[in-house]
Amino acid sequence: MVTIAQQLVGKVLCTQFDGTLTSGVITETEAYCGRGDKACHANDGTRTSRTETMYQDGGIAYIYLCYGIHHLFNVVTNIQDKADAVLVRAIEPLEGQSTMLKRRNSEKVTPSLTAGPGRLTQALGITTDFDTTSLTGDTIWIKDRGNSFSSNGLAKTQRVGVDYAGEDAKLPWRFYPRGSKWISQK
DNA sequence: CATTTGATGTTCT
DNA sequence: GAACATCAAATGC
Repeated sequence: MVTIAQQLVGKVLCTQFDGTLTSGVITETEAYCGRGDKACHANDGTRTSRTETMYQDGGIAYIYLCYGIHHLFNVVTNIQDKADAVLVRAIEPLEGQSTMLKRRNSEKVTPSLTAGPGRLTQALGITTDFDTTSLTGDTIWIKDRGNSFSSNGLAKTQRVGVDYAGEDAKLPWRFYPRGSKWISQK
C-alpha cells in the first residue's frame, strides 16, 4: 500500500480525450488506507455513494469533488472491499503542454501549472465523469518509464491538509523526489 | 511579500 | 448547518 505510493512516483500519468494527449511525470503522492487511517474518506468501512469507488478492485481511478470546486485524482490500489487509495498531488508536464496551458488559462509552464491536486486534474482535463475509469484503458492510464526512485531518493513527510485526523495526520505517507520543484506548496 | 476570504458540492450532524 | 485530501484573487503590510 505505502509501497505502491512510493512506486507511483516517477511514473507517467497520461490522459487522452478527443484525440488530444496530455501527460506528466508523477512527482508527489500520498497514501490513504481504509483501515485504521482517520484521514481516509472510507476509514472503518464507511461506505457512501462517493467512497464506493474505493471498495472496488484496484487499477481504477477514484475521482471526487473537493470543496465543491476541485477534482482530486486517486488510484485505487487494493482488492474489492479493501478501501485503499493513493492520491496524486503533483505532476511535471510532459506531453501536450500547450493544451494544459489552455485548460489552466495561463501562458507559461511553471510549477503552479500542475503542482497541486486540484491543479493537475484541471491541466489533464480530469473530472468526476471519469470516476471508476480503468487505468489500463486508453482514456486515463499510467506508463512505466522505468525511472522509479529508490527509497533513498524519495523524501517522506506528513500528509497535507489532514490535520483533522488527529494522530493519523502524523503518518509519514507523503512522498516526492528529493529536490524536485514540481511539488505542491504548503 | 504574508494573510484573509470567497467560491462551491457532498457528506455527516 | 458545519466541515472538508483546495485554489486564486483581494487585501494589508
